[in-house]
Amino acid sequence: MSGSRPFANALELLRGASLRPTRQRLALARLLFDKGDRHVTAEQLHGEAVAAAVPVSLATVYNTLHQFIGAGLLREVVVNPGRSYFDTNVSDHHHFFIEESGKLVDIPGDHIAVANVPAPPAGTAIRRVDVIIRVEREPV
Amino acid sequence: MSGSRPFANALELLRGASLRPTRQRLALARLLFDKGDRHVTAEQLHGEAVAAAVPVSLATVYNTLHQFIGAGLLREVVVNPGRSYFDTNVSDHHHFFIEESGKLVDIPGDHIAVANVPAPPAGTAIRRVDVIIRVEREPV
DNA sequence: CGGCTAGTTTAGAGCCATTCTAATCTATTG
DNA sequence: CAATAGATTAGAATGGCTCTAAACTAGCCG
Ligand SMILES: [Mn+2]
Ligand SMILES: [Mn+2]
Ligand SMILES: [Zn+2]
Ligand SMILES: [Zn+2]
Repeated sequence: MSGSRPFANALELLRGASLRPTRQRLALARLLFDKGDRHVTAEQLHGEAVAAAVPVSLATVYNTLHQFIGAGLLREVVVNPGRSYFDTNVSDHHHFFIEESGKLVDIPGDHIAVANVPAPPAGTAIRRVDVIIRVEREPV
Repeated sequence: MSGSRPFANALELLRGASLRPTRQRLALARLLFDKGDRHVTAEQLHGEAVAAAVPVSLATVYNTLHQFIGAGLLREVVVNPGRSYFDTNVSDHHHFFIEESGKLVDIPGDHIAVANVPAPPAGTAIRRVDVIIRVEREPV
C-alpha cells in the first residue's frame, strides 16, 4: 500500500518512470524532490549537482529534466523569453512571478478561479490553463 | 477632438511617443497598426518589411518594438521559451495559444474572470495578470 | 563471475533568438 | 546649410538550449 508519500526514494521514482537509476538521475531526482516544491532552472540544478560533488553535464541535466516532464514528475513554466523553469509541483496550480528576483511562488489551484472561459477556437481543445500574476516590489 | 481612432496615421503615433518619424519606424508602425490587432514575432515583422521593400535591419526591428512597448503601443506576450510575441492589442485581455501553429487568439478581458486571487507576496504589488489557455488540435 | 548490448552520459560543436558594438547615416534645429 | 543628437546598421557576441558521435555503464545472460 503506497501511503501519502508517493515515492519513498529516488530509486522507486525512477523505476516508476521506467528510467534506469543512474548515478546522475538519482542525484538529480534527490535534489529536485527531497526538499518539497521547487521551481528551478536547468542551470541552477546543474550548479547544485556540481556543488554536491555529483559530476553531471548540463546536457544530462536537460535530458533528465525532459524525461521527468515526460513521466509527469515535472512541468515546465514559461514566464520569460529565453529561460525555462522546471516545477516539481505537478498538481493544478498557478504562479506569482516576481520579476526582480526571478522567483516563482505557487498559488494553489483551488485558491483561484478562472471563470467564463470562452469556447476554444474551432477544432481545438483546452490542454492547460496557466495564470501568471506578475508582481513588482511594492512602491513605497 | 481626438475621435475613437486614436492615431489617424503613423506620423501622429510616433510624435505622441516622442520618437523621430524615420522611414523605418513609420513603415513598421504602419505594418503593425494598420491592420487591426496582431500578434507578431520580430522575425515575422522584419520579413513583412523586407517584402514591402522597406529596407530595415533586424536590430532596428527589435529596437523599434521595444520602444513601442516603452510607449505603451505594444505589449510582449511570452508563451514559449526562446521567442517573444508582440501584441498590438494593449487593452486588458488574455490569450488562447495554439501550440501546433504558434498562433495567439485574443480573449477579451471582460469575457474571462480571474477570481479569488490571493494577496501577492509581502512587499510586492500586482503589475499584470496573464492568462494563457493552451489548446491543441482536437482529437477526432 | 565476464561478456554483450541497449541505454546513458558527455565534451564540444552547433543553433537560434536576441543584444551589443562601433561605425555610418539622418532628422531636426538654428 | 552646418552642427549634432539621435537612429540605423552589419556583423560580432551572447546565452539558453540541442545535437553529435564517441565513451561509458546498467542490466542481462551464459
Ligand atoms: Mn523544453
Ligand atoms: Mn524584450
Ligand atoms: Zn509551481
Ligand atoms: Zn492579444
